[in-house]
Amino acid sequence: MLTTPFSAATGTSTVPTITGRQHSPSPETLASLITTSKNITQLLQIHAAAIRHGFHNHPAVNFKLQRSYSSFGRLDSSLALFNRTHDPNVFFYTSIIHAHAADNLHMRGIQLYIQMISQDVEPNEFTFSAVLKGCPIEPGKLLHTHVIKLGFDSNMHVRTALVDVYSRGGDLISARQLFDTMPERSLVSLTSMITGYAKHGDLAKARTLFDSIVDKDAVCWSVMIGGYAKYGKATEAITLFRKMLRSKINPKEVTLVAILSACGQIGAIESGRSVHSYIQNHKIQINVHLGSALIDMYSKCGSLEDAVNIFDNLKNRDVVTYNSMLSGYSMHGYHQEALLLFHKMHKINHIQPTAISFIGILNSCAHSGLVSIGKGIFLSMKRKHKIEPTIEHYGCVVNLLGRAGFLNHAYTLTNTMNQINIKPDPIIFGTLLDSCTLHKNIELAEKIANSLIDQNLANSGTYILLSNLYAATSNWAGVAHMRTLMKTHGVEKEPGCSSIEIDNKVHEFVAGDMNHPKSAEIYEMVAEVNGWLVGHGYRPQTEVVVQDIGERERVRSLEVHSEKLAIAFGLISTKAGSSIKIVKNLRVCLDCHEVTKLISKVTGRRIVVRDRNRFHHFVDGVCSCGDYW
DNA sequence: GTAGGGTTAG
Repeated sequence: MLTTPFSAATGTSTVPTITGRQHSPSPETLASLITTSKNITQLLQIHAAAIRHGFHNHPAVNFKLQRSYSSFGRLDSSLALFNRTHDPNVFFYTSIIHAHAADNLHMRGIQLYIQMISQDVEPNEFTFSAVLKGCPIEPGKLLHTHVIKLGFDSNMHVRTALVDVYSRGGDLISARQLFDTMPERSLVSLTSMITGYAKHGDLAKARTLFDSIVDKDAVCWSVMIGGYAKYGKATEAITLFRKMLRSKINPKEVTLVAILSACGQIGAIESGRSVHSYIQNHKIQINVHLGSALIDMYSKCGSLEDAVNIFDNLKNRDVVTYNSMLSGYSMHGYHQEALLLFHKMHKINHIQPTAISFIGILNSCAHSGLVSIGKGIFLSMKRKHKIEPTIEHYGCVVNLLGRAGFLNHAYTLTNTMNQINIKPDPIIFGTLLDSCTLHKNIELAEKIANSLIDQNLANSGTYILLSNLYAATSNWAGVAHMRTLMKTHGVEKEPGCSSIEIDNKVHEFVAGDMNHPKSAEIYEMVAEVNGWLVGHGYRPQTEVVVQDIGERERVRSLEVHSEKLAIAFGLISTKAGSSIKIVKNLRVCLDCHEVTKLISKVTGRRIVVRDRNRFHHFVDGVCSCGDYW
């Protein structure tokens, strides 16, 4: 049953203003009016006129209508027109297949292709370009045999589409072979190949090809920058972005989204802010994508105020925007705000939370010890929102329970998961081990760690956590045993690394680092800080040191933790009274946490530390995490 | 009359 406007032929609708009522238009006039129509309303009027004047079966009119509906995003209308076309030819088929591909409905596109050949309509090179666009690799391989059989494989567009199919599908060897044997390379085919490498993490190969291009356009710059951003190469992404601007190529929205994500990863707020200024100076509309990216960047760079400001000023917000804001609140320990926003989002604004929304809100509960609220939300996922919890959600709840000291309950949950076929992984057990360390529960920790080691599932974190736990309880034999195990299993500890951004440049420090040009001044500052600490009766938290060394060395090893060096550098490089922002790759240790509290009190500075899990805002000797992290 | 390259959140 066709609906309006297809059923309008018998109706008595008013005459469309655009076509006039006095004379009967020719099909050619209608066709050209369709081509120049500006919006869906105009198109509907012309369509109604075509029906009234009996041209709705005219091939050219029909074809143009079908294409225009597609281009206005009305695939349903386009398909309805296609379906009432008798014996559609290759143009009709190609066009409708393309419309489906453009809407990410690749399997429907392939079905139409199959329908086409079963009705003996011969596909041409245009058809293959359309049906291969964005097509998954398996059906793509099948289509490839058709391409060869019909002799279209040297066509530039078809070949590029094939390179793209194999490239995105991860078969980079085949993609490269098709690419290398192309009769002629184009910027588009090069970009397709680069995309393949960039998407699958081979950034070196991507970069080599990228550098070989003389005239790069915005798309290939975006692909390369996006690849770096995706694989955590934030510094490379930012450097390349600056190069892009110097090359006078205007970044597209996707480029800006990628670069904001890179800034967020390393907490480069000055770079992030300059991207924000770029957006404002170039009068680029902050839509949901850019809005979400800005919220995410500001949150991760420690400025929740800016994130909230962006959020409040957005005209449109989608679920991604809400999720970004939710995780921003969660990261910064604003659990009441997170709960309120979560409530507002689905109760007032009728935006259905997604699996990611629940990760944000459950993390928020975990960070603030809201055990019963968290449990309630977790249960509501399935019952109320019909969202099946994944391993990540279980991870949040294990963390929630474990941190709050309900270790056995958390452990039981990992067994429950097993029963419903969600196999707990080393990450979840790592979370639980972490909680065991916090509550010094050696018995459970050993049970978990040993079972992980036995199953060959242990990662560096497993050994380190157990080692930390032994150290915390002065069990040096245990620490030594862990170190031996790590050596025999070839596991290395990820070195702690802290960074600080000064004047648009990110400075990185590892423990005991002497590589910085200002090392001498940094260590002088460290000594000065130690002086303050002594004056305030501070006692070093040596229990966090994992080596069995003398007390003096233990104190010394704490003094050169990477975050202390970064803070010292911040103190000597910024104006008195200004805030200091540090980004750390691991969780902040107990000693650094205590020391930072004292530094904030003595200097009157606000110190913001982003660790692996969350933000700590140190103001006047108090941390926003309430010492619960 | 029909064609090829880039998306964001945990």
